[in-house]
Amino acid sequence: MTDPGWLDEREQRAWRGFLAVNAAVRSRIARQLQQETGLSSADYAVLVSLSEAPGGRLRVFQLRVAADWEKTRLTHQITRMASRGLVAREPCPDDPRGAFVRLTEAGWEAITAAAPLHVAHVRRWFFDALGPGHVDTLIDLNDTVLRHLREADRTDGAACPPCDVPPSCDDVLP
Amino acid sequence: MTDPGWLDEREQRAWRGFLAVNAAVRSRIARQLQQETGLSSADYAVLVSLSEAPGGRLRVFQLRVAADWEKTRLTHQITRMASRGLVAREPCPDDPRGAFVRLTEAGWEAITAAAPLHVAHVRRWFFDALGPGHVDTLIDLNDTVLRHLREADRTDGAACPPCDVPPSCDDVLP
DNA sequence: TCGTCATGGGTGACGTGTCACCGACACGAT
DNA sequence: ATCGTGTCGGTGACACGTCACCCATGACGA
Repeated sequence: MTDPGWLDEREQRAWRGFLAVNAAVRSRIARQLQQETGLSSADYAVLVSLSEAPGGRLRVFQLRVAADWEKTRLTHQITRMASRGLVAREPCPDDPRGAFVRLTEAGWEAITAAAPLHVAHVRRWFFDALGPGHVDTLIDLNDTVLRHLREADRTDGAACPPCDVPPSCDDVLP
Repeated sequence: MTDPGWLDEREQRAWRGFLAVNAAVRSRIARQLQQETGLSSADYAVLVSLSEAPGGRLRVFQLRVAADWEKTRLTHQITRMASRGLVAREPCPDDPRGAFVRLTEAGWEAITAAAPLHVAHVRRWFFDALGPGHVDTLIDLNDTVLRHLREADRTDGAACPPCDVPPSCDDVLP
């Protein structure tokens, strides 16, 4: 292996391209979706998760796991979306300190209207560039990295992943 | 081809994994970098671009092109970084309405200290998961998508890419 | 010479994300 | 009993990103 303290030419290209492609694709899609529907990408992600849940309803922590967001971010997001009438909070009978988030009628309409547009953008900016082989290699690559991340999180004693206490810094010197 | 108005199973996995992997890797690296150096990812990107420029100095618009950021975002970022002493604005003698951004001494120290840590994080959270074959396929995939995006931007009459006027919406119905 | 348009850059307001911290509840050990 | 500790969720302050808009300069044609 080359010097592990630096990135070689190929690694640089891979890493910077990885960032650049994501940023470019996401920003294009987000901008168009925002213009056409008034929904941000975060709005859309929440609506999709809720729409796929039974009854259009999820516990907050389930939504948090589904989106892999930080707790506070989700709280703020729900608050904003609730103020716009897209979702509603509901108390949880089983767990007195828990809460549900439910898709409202307006939320259903919003996600129903936005989904085909969003798909069209994803196709246009992303899949139209890819051959069928690319899709499979991408799936493989994604799974590989995600598996690695989950494993690292486990062996770190869950020190780093989205948790409330700031990650202990001792994991940089194992 | 399947129904272009929706994403099939494989496409869903590829797309959602694409987003999930990026978000997960970037957030981990950003968090660690922030804790260890006080630099955000945006700070780091600006410092890297400047450190690679001759004299540690760039015109604002060059920095904008290098990072593929929106104009205003960069202005705010520079303002904040200047207030922290990491960079400094300088007038441009050739173009009276232009401006340079220069790395300060503190900026050099910051990027010098942060770079090896950042590389270590990238290696840990990203390259350690990848085999050597993955790197090449990733480079290929990145280049493919970026080429496609640039081409789409061109044929759209530069309607969509980071520009000041909001992208004209007529590009959804070509 | 006077509009007009393009370019380089900035400002202020507002929506979004993160950090530090809090409150309510459950559960086990002392 | 009460004391930590973990979970579920929220709040407020602040940093970041975007949108709408502005100013200054220069090129160019009427």
